[in-house]
Amino acid sequence: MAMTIRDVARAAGVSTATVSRTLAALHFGGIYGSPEKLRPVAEQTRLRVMAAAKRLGYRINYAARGLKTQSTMTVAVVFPELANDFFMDVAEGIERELSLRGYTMLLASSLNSVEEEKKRISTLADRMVDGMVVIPAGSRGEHLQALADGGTPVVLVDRLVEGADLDAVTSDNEGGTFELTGSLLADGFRRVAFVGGEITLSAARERLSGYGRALAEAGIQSDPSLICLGGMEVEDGYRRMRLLMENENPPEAMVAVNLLVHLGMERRLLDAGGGGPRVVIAGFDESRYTPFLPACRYVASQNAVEIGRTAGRQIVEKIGRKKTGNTGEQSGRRIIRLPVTISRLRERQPFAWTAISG
Amino acid sequence: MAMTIRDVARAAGVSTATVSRTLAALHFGGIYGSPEKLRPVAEQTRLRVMAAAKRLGYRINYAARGLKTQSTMTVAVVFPELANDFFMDVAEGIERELSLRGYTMLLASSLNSVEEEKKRISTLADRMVDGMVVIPAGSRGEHLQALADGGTPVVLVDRLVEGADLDAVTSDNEGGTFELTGSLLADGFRRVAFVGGEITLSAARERLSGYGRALAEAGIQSDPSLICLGGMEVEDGYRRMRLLMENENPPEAMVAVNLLVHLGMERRLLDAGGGGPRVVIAGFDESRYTPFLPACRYVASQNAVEIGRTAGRQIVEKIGRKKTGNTGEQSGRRIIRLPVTISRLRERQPFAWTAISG
DNA sequence: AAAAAAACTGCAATCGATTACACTTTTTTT
DNA sequence: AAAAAAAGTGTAATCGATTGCAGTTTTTTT
Repeated sequence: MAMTIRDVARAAGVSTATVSRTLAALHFGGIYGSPEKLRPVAEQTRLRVMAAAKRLGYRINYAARGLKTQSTMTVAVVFPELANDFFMDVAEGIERELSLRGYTMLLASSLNSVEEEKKRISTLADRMVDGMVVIPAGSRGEHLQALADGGTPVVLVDRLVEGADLDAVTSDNEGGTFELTGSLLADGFRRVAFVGGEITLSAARERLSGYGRALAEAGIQSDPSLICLGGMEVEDGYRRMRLLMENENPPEAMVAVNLLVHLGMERRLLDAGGGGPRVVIAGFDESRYTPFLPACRYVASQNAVEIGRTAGRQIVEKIGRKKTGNTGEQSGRRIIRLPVTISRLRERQPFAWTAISG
Repeated sequence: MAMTIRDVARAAGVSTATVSRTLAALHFGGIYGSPEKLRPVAEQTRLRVMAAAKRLGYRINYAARGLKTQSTMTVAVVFPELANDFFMDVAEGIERELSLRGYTMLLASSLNSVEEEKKRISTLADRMVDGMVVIPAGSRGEHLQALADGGTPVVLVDRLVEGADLDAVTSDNEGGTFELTGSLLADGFRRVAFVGGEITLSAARERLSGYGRALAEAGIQSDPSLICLGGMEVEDGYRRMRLLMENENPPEAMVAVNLLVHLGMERRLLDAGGGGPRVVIAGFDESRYTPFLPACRYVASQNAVEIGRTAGRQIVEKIGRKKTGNTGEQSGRRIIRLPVTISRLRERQPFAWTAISG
């Protein structure tokens, strides 16, 4: 049924070794590893083999190749969830970079559970993936470190973890939130709250820290009742917002730790109707829907696609280094932080035309 | 380094054949194919082998297994894009169903390009995936049919294509839009537009058709100037909305073909400020942000996760049928249409508290 | 109690590539 | 022009599992 290298060899009148050598250049794309051990092939033979392969519709069998080479040209990506704009932009970036280099992406969801994450990672490791890109579900990473120690190249994205000393690509969370908070302060707001944040996650911690620094540098004493930690989900934002607005001395402005919390906060305002006090929100992360969030004045945008691309490049590079056994180049751990950009949303009009009664 | 079946065999004092047989039950999860050819293993031996495997930390090598069995326990999923809520919910559903059955999901993006789709599919086919789930990028599916004819089980999702006769899982687009439009009509609107829709895509065609039927059954003559086809993206909705509102006799209500177009339409209203005429939108698909879209009154929700799960089950079933050579059960083509649910958003308040000046 | 069936187990071929090693021919260097 | 190096090709071992076939033992059936 399917053509094998042997069929091609027969058709071209050469040995399988020659076919393999001819085609190797193709598979490596001439880019990676194209190992010096690769013996040259005469141009004439090369053409003959190519022609035969084409004529027979030969397609390489990656299982066989992988078995022999211990490499699958596959990178596994494990994210806490799939239905998440930020994560998917990252995935899109990774995929682009990988497929450019002949790699295929295997995507799995850890369902926000460290246990699932462990399971998925172990299943994927059995699949002999060449490397893994992980957004950790939890705050500890011993299992990830073990994976890396076992020889699998690993790159973390977005979140750093305790108990692991791994390369990572993330955003300048601290600096971004510093600026974000600073923008509110520059607008004259003094009582600024920080909402949301699973403090076990590094990204949340860093953002909180940026918020704190902004207040400090502005000489504002931080009010503990305005720091509402806990949770990274819509519901958490919703709940925190309700509590905050019940505060006898509510904040004038708020920093949302991420898009979901931000959404929950806006949602609470929406449900509360126009009755509550006015409030302005500056949120980390933006989306296509941000312009519709009424209280939103500033957003800090991570370049998710770029984060993905960087992670993609990183993992491919690490894999390459492992293959060639060249450990020299990389000195220590590398954490790449990409800048975030702050933008101010244009002023809003009250939506007169929304007040349509059924 | 890595333990092989041979190491386990030696440690347990049996042959590799026995180890393989012992472990096969595990890998099949006792669920699939657990072929009758599988010779039984004495309980005592089984325990000895299991113990040895555990002790040595044996992990199966899928490349080797795949080479021999021509199966990889992997399903490829090819979507037009990743950063799309609907698609990712579908992916989430597929993944859940697959991993439940021991399969792993390979996810690739076709970047909304049929050419890319072909490339990706061919790369993935080389990876010897056991089956594929595809949301086609275009309206023609000869290459998909070829894939299926070549022996790869294929299930389509969301969109049907011309030139291919493949199983599919999608929503009741016609019926859903019929109801959606009907809700607007029931509210007394008479001039109802239909906005967006790449008419080459089956989903768009079906939705348009449901819209048409609703008007017809209400005895309303459809006005061609109110049918604004073309495009499925945010920009398309934006542009259409602008044109529509310039209409000398603008519609009172509109049906949006999908979430992106809907978003574009709302965005246009937002940009136009409160000046324009009042309008109500009923949109296909909803998201967490829907409550923030000011003009939105009704939404038709597809159960994306359920579509995914169904597709996941379908593809696994097809793969199983192929493995066991049992073609009997499945008679013809199967197209599963899941119902959509219509909901009315609660009334909106004008967002007084948004009118905060800097 | 003999015959037949089922339960166990192992040997060795096999899946489809890659590549070390050996060998011949050509090119380059001295 | 001899020696050394590089180019070009083939043979066969190998990666790590699965499984047909065959052989031995135990259980069931008659």
